[in-house]
Amino acid sequence: MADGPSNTIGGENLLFLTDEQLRKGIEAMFFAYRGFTADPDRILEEHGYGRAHHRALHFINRTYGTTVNNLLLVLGVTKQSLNRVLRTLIEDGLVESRIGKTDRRERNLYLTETGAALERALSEAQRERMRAAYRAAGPQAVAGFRQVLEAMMDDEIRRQYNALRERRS
Amino acid sequence: MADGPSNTIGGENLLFLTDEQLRKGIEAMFFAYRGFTADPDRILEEHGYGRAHHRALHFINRTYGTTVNNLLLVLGVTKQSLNRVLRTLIEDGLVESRIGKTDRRERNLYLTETGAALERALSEAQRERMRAAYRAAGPQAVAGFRQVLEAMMDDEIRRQYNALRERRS
DNA sequence: CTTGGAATGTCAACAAGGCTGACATAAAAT
DNA sequence: ATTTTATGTCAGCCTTGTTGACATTCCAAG
Repeated sequence: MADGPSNTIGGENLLFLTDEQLRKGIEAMFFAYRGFTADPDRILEEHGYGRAHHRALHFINRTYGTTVNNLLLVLGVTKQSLNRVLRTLIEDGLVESRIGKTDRRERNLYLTETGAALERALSEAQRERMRAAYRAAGPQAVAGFRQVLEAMMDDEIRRQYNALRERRS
Repeated sequence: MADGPSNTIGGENLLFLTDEQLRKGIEAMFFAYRGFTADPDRILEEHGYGRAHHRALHFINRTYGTTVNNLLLVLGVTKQSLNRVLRTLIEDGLVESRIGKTDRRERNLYLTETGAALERALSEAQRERMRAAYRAAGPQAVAGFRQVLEAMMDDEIRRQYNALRERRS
């Protein structure tokens, strides 16, 4: 299985769908993701945090006052796992957790000044690499990049991703 | 910091380099990578393996007869960490380790029939998603996708990636 | 109003898979 | 003969995933 060429259908050139091309894409994704996380990882290590902390900081900053449950949906982990990360961030004074106003079971999450500063440092490092890559590849390549990534997400995730797009930071 | 527009330099439109665009790219990368690993993860779980096993199987299949040291360089983990994974794969009869012919200190690694079968199932699942994404986005988008990913890798990694490109599987 | 269920969040314990350090063995290189 | 290289192994640590048990809060049905 997984071989037949079938490179031309209806006259369109489908060489970009060969197994070989797909394999290159898979490996590019693997190696690029390593680069994508490398710079923040270095900063996180200095503070004794890991990627999980970065993700939490990012989305708390992103959707101001989000609840734990909201965060769980976006991050796709169990609440117990998130809770551990959240607890250390709160203890260290990077995140503030306030009891919900309308529903007192909920906790609304906010970055403190310190938390916001770390978030800025992390995302600036990541943006810097992204910016360099974007600049090197050019606007048309970037458009294609985003198209393929979006098509690669799970349907449910894509909905969340699109829902997130319009908000303010 | 991290704000100034500077969207036009020398008349070229640089709107695609705004912080907002970069943030979207970062989140797209995050969510897409989840989708990228989701299908193999399901298969791996049935067999009691993890992503680490998948990565090992992939590159052993990829570079037939590779050595342990080679694999370490590509995977970017410590030998102790790789060894744990490799040991279980060998014990379970998915990977064969033969003493090197020219240098008897080396171990050349090969997939057994069973190992090759699992590798095919994993990579076929992953290729299937990639194929769908590629098809949805079209050849031009795919070219851009690859360009940006490649620009995002660390220099050293990009060298390895390019070195890997030409070989047979 | 009370009570039972659902939603939300916390604590405890365990597993996978990273890491370092120390050490053993065999083979190659000097 | 000595040193270096390639590999394997043991022990122990950390992060970050998991499940199970439990407390609190809300809400709706009786």
